[in-house]
Amino acid sequence: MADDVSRRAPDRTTGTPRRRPTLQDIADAAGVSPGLVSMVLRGRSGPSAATAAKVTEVAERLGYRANRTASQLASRRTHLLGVTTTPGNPYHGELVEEIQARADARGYDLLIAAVTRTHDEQRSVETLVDSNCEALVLLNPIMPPETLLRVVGTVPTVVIGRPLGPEAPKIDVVRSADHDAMELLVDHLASLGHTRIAHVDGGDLYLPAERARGYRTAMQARGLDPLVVPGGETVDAGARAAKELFAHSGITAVVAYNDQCAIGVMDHLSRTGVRVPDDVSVTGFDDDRLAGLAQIDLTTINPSQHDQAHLAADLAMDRAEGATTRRQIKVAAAHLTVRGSTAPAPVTRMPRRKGAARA
Amino acid sequence: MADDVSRRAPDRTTGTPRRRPTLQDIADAAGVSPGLVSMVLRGRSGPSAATAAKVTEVAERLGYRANRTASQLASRRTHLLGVTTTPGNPYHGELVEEIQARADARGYDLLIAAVTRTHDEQRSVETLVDSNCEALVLLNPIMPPETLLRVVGTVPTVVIGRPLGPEAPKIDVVRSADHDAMELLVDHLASLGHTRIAHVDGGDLYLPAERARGYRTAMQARGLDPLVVPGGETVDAGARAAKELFAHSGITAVVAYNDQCAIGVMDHLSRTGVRVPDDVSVTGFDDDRLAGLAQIDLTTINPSQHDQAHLAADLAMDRAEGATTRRQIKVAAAHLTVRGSTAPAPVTRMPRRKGAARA
DNA sequence: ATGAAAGCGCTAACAC
DNA sequence: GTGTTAGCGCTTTCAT
Repeated sequence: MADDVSRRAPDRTTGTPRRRPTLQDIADAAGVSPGLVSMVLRGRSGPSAATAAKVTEVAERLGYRANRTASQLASRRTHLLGVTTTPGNPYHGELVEEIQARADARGYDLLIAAVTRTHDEQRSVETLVDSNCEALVLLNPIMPPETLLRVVGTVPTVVIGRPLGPEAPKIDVVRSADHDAMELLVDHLASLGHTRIAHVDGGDLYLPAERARGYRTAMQARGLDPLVVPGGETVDAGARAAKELFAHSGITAVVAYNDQCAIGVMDHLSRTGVRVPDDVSVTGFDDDRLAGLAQIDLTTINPSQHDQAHLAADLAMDRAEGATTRRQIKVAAAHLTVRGSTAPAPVTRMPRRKGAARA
Repeated sequence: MADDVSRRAPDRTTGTPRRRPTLQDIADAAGVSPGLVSMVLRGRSGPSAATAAKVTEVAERLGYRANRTASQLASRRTHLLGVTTTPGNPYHGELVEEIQARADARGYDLLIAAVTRTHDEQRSVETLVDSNCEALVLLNPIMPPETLLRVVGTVPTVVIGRPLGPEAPKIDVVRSADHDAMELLVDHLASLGHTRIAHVDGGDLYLPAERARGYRTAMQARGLDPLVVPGGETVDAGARAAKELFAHSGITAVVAYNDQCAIGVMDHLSRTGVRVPDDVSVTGFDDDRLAGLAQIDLTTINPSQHDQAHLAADLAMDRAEGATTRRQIKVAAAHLTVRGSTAPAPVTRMPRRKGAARA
C-alpha cells in the first residue's frame, strides 16, 4: 500500500535512521585507529587487553556490526554457505535444518535461496553466487549438467538427491540408494501378495528416472509387469496421477515417487471411497514429517536425510576451505519404514463396491 | 584461504578459473577507462555507441562478470530483500513463495535465513543484516521488542503474524485478524451445539496469546467456560497437549492454535480411537496446504497469507526505497473455511465409544 | 602494542 | 562524450 503522501526525505522527526556506524566511528569514539578496532573485533591477537576492552565496550554501545560487503572486498572470505530449496517442502526443511546445524558448528552462515514457480533454480544459484557464498549445496536440482556447471562457475558445489554423471567432474554428489530402495518397496509389496503394482513417477528427470528404473528392475526381477504412470513431486501431482490411474485398473498397490506424491494418491483414493490399505496399498519415499502421522501412516523409505545433510554440508565447507580430494559421490543407506498404508493384497475378486479388482 | 591465483588449481578439461577479470582489465583491453566500462556495462547513457560496442565485445570475450561485492560497496545498493523463516513450515513456505514473487516483480533478490533449534531468530536476522539486505520481512518472530529493535538496527523491517505495540514505532506489521477469527471458530462450533470447547494454545508469546484472548472473549460472550491447555505450534506439541487434555475431560471440540497443532491433536485422537468429527470436532488456523487433504480435512481459518505476503513485501521494499509514511499496521481479513473436522456435538452423555448419536 | 597507509573492485561526481 | 579522481568500509602490511 504505502500511500506515499509525503514523497520527501527531509523529514526526520520520527527518529532519524542514522547511518550505520563504521569502523571509523568506533575508532574515533574509542580514541584508537581503525586497524586496531578491526583486530579487536575479530579477536586477533595483538591489541592489549585494555584497549580490547575499551573498543569492545564502545562497539557494543554503538551497536556496531561490521559491514560484511566491505570485509569481503578486503579479505576475500565470507564464511557463507549457500543452499537452494523449495520453501515449504518438508523434506527440504529437514535437510536445511541439518545443514544449518553443521554450518553453525563450523562457523559458517547459511544463506538460503528459494526455488518457486516464479523463481527458477538458475536464478537462485546466481543469487547465492553473487552473495559470495564460498560453497553451495543444491537440493534436488533439476537443471541440466551444462547449465549447472555454468551457473555455479568456480564455486565448490555439492548436489543432494540427484544422480550426476562424469559430465560434471567438479560437482560432488550426495544421494540415497534410490535404486535399491525401490527394490525394497516392491519386495515388501510383493511379499504381501501384490502383483499389480503401479508406479506413479516424479517426472522424467534424474532422480525420478532413477527411481522409475529401480522400480522396473525390481518388477522384472520378480516376473511382474511394470506399469508407470506420469506423476510429479507434489501432492497435487499425485492426486492427478491417481485419478488417471484408477479410472480403469485393477491395481492393488501404488509405489509413489515420494511421500508428497503418495499423499496425493491417498487423497484421491480416500475421496473416491477406496480404502487404504484395505483396497489399495500405497508407499512413499523420503519419510518426511507427515509420513508418520496417524492419519497418513505411510509406508515409505527413510533415505537418511540427516546423514545426507551432514555429509553434503561438510563436503561443501571442506571444499570452501581448499580440500582438493577428487570428486566425491556419497550414497546414503535407505531404510524401509513399514507403516499402515500397506497390507496384504485384497483376496481375488470384488474387493470393493464398484469397479472390480482382478487376481 | 584460497588465495586467488597463487595456487593453480589442477587444470581440468572444463577450464581453470584464472583470476577473474576486473573492470580494469576490460578497460585496459579496450583501451578506455574503468569508469566508462562501468557505464557501458550497466547500460547507462553517455558512452558512444562505438565505445559501447567495443567494450561489450571485450567484456564478453574475457567472460567478465561484475564483482557484486565491490559494486555494493561503491553504490550502497544491493536490491536484496531478506526474510527469516522456519524451514519446512508449510505456512511459512506459502508466505515465502509469495514474497519471492513480489521481489521478482520489483527486481529484488530474496535472501532467506533459517530459524531452527540450533539457530535462533536473532542470528538469522544478523545474517541478513550483514548480507546488506535493504529491507527485512520477519515471519512470526518471537523475540521481545527491544531485541527486535536492536538486531534490525536501521534496516527497514516488517513483521508478519505478530502483534507489536508502540514499543517498536519503526517496525511495520502485517497480520491477520486473529482475535476476530477465533470468534468465528467458536461461533461455528457453538452453532453446532458444542459447549465444552477447549483451546490448545501455542505458547504464551504474542500471537498465541492474542489467539487465546480471542478464544476467551468469544467463549465468555456466549456464556461458556473457557478451557485453555498449553500446546505449541508444532504437530508434536498438539499431540502432547491432546494427550493431556483427553486424559479426563468431556470436551467435544478443540480449537487449536494452528493447523499443525490441530493435526497433532487429531493424530492423538485417531491413535486413541476417538473419531473426528463424530466424537470430537477440531479446528486449526492458517489453512496451510495440509488442511485441505482428504485425510486431514480440517476446518480452519484462512488468514489470507497471499495478501499478507504481498503487503509485507511491498511495504518492506517501499521503505527500502525511502518511503517515509508513518508506521503501518495492516490487518488482513481472516475467513472461516469449513471442512470435515467439525460436526454437530454428540448428543448428551457418553459421547465417546461408539455411542455418538447426533442431533 | 599501536597507527598510518595501501588497496580490494567498483561507482559516481566532476573535470576535460 | 570521455577520462580522472575520490571514495565505499574494511583488512592488512609495515613502520613506529
